[in-house]
Amino acid sequence: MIEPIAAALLKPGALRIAQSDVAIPRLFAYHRALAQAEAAGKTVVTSIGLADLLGHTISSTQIRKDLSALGPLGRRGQGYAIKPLIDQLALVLGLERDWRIAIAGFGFLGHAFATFLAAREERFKVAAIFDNSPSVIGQEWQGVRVEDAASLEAALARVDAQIGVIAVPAAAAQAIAGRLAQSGVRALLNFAPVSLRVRQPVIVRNIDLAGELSILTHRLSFAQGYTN
Amino acid sequence: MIEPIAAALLKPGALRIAQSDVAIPRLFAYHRALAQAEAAGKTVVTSIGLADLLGHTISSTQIRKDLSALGPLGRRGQGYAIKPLIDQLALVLGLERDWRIAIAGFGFLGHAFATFLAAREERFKVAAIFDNSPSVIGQEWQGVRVEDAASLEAALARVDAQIGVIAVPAAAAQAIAGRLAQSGVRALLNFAPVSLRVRQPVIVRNIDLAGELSILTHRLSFAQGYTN
DNA sequence: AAATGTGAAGAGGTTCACAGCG
DNA sequence: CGCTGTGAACCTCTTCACATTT
Repeated sequence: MIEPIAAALLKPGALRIAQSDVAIPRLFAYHRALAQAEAAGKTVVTSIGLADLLGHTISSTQIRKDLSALGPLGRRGQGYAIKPLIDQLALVLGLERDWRIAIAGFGFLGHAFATFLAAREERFKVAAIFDNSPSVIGQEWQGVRVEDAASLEAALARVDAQIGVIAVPAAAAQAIAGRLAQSGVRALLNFAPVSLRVRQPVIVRNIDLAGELSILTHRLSFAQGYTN
Repeated sequence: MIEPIAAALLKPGALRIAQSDVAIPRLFAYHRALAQAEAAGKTVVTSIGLADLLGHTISSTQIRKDLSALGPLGRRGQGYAIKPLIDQLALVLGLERDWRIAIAGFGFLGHAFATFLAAREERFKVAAIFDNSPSVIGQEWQGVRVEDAASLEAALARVDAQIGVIAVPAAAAQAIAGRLAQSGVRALLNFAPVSLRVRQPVIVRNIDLAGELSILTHRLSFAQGYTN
C-alpha cells in the first residue's frame, strides 16, 4: 500500500516538498548525475559543477533554486556534499522504497519498458505482466509469467502493484486503465494516445510518442533555430 | 533535404506559424481527434465540442487561442469546418510530407518505435535501422535490413533520413548522435538519459522514461491531489 | 574569495471576460 | 443568440542580481 505523507522522514528544514511536475525530472537528473559523480569518487559538487555534469541543459541558478527548496543542503563558499544530497533527492523523488509495476500490453513497447526497468532502475520491480494474445500469454520474462488480461483482477490481488504501465492499443486503453485503478493501482503511465478517464483517485501521466515526433516535424518544416 | 520556410504554402492570414513546444502536441491532439470525428462523418465542430472529444484535457478557451493563431478558420456562431482545419493543422505540424527516419539501436525500444510508426503514422517511413549486435544485424524488419552501425555513414548517404531516433545505451548515444548529425540528420529523438552535444544545427528532443516514472513515484510518496 | 540562497524582475503560457460577428 | 477571437489579468516558472555565509 501507499505510504502516507512522508514528511516525518524528511530532514529538518525540508518542508517544501511539493515540487511541480516540471521540477521533478530535473531533480531526477541531478540524482542520476550525482550518483555517477559519487561513483567516480567525488564527494562535493558546486551548482556550476553540477550544471557541467548535466551538459548545461540546466542553469546553475536553476539548480540552486531547486536544491534550496529541499532543505539546507549547501554550504556557502563550498558547495554541496554529494552523499546527503543524493539521499535527500532520493527521498523527495520517492526512490527510497521499492515500487511494484504492472505492465499491461506486452508487445514491443511493453517489452521495451520492462527491459529498460530491469536494466537501469533497480528500485522498480516488474510485478505483473498482462496481455490478451494467446501467443504471448504464458511466456516468461525474467521470471515473471505473462498473464491473461482477463485475470488481471485476480493477479493484482496477489501482487499489489502501485504503478501501472499502459502499453496496449488505444482502443483497449480506457478499459484496462479502469480495471487497473479498480484493482488498487494508484498511478498510471499511459503510452496510448487517449485521455484516460478514471473514477478512482489515480495519478495519470501520458507519454505521447507521436506528439513528440510532431514537435520535430514542425520545427523542421519551419526551422526557426536549433536547440533542445 | 529540408524544405525552406514553407510560409508560401500557408493559407492567407496564417502568418503566426512559430508555435511553442507546449502548443505543438496540443495541435497534434486536435489533428488526431478531428481526423476521427471526420471519419465518423462530422463536418463541423465547436471549440467546446473539440474539448469534449479530447476528454476535457484542454479547455475550449485554449483550443480557440491555439486555432485562432493558425488563421481565420472559425465562423462565429457556427464553429469550425473540420476539413480545412485538419489540412491547416497538418500543414503547421509538418505532416503534409513524408519523413524518413533512421533508427539507431534495434533493441526492444528501437523495435517498439519502428512498430509504432508503422502501425499508426503512415507519413513516417523507417528508412534505415542500425545496430551493432551481430545477432541483430542482417535481420529484416518490414523490408528494411538492420545494418551494422559501423556503416552508418554509407547507409545514410543512400537513404537521406531527416530524423534520427536514438535508442542505444546511454554510453553510445553521444557518438551515434554526432555521426547521425554529420550524416545529414537534422532532428533527433533521444531516449538515452544523456544530454547530447551536437555541433551541427540539429533539433534535439529528449524522452526520459525514468524521469516520467519519477513524477509518479514522487506524487505517490507525497500524494497531494490526483489529477490529469 | 567563492559559492549558496533568495527577493525581485522577467518571460511564457493559461484563463477570464467580453467584444465582435454571423 | 451562439460561438469565435482576443486584450487583460493571472499564474507559474526561470533568470537576474546581490546579500549572506563560510
